[in-house]
Amino acid sequence: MGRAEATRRRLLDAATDEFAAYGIAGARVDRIAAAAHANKAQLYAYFGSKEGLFDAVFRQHLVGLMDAVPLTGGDLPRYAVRLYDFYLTSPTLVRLAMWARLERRPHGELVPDDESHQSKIDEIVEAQQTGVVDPTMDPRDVHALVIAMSHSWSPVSLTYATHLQDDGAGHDRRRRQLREAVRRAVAPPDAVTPG
Amino acid sequence: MGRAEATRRRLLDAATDEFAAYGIAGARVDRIAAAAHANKAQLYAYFGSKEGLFDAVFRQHLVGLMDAVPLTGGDLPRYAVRLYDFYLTSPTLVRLAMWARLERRPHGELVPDDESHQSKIDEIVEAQQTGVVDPTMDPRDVHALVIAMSHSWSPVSLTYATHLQDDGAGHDRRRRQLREAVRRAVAPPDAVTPG
DNA sequence: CGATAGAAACTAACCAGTTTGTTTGTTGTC
DNA sequence: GACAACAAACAAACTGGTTAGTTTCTATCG
Repeated sequence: MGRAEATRRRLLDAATDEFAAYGIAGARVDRIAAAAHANKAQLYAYFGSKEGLFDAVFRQHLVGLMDAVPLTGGDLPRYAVRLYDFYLTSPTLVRLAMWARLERRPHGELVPDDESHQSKIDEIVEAQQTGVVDPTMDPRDVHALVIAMSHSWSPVSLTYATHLQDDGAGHDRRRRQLREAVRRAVAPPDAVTPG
Repeated sequence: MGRAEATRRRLLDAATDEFAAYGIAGARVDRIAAAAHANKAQLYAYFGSKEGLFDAVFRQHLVGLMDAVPLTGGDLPRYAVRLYDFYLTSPTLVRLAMWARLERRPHGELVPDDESHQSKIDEIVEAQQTGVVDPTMDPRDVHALVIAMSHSWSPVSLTYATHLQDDGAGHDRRRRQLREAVRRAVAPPDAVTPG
């Protein structure tokens, strides 16, 4: 990794924290440069503008957001619980995504043309054929529902936002309830498998 | 309503739109005063500061947010669908709440000491005794889950944010799926009532 | 008359983005 | 290893516009 590349990285890292904490409007370019031990001139040479920097930051973390938690075997309950844990350890990325929603994409898909999204939809379709997921539901709707459920206690929950320092028993209880709730929510009406 | 009261109202209304659109950091005091056909001096006389104004706006709308959609008879599926429709017609309030979460209350309860929340918990407890809701679940967790599910396609969804102008059939489909998903998610393991 | 409102100018700080002149690191050549 | 040539980085000052918050003085309403 060359010198330029290293500086670019430091700027992206510092910008990630700054944007996650304050959003686009609230972020301060000088703070980012200072935290990155870099120069404002470099920042503008690399990213053009504050918004350009935000987009670069968001794009960089999209991969992490989408692929950090794989959805395999159509196992949505496990997927949801993994997301719960992911939000617990990476609140920064969740906040980043929400700032993007509020400040950049007020409606529609948050991430247009996302191919890793398509692979998740495929997994759900497969699970519908296997009989684990209600085949009468729209697979994209199933996905939206499960993601939303996994955010029940995330940093962007509108009820209670938990965090890592919270009581561990509480985390266990929520994981268990989330897992069961997801399983039941998407289960076919007839195929019922009690606890 | 006196002249003073009317000015106060106009300021609050204008501030609601401004804060919902841009958040606290992004909001502009001059725009608010202009939109309210009022004076900046009045704004500061009434609310002290930009943050003070935001808090006043949020407090005013909390009642609307909490009581616009009642939860009665422990009917959570219907509650969720009504929330879906509420977000559809009042995206402003949802965004306001999320700005508050991001910029003011990064963790814990979004609204501490909320008595209308307690009444909803009571409803859920009652529904657990009736056998409509899984009695092994924590009623507060049930509430958090249902709220989160109702946000699956809201203006703060991290997947797809729908809005009123979207295809009406899509809304119907999502309402139906949301209703069923909520019913199943919180249902007791044994008491299964297929569609 | 007294409370409320208004217009407009003002301040003092802030902030995104630019410029300048200098220094440091990297790379290829002999 | 020495050295030139170039790219990257730096500090710091600067520009021009913006912004929260204040002040003053005048007008209007009850």
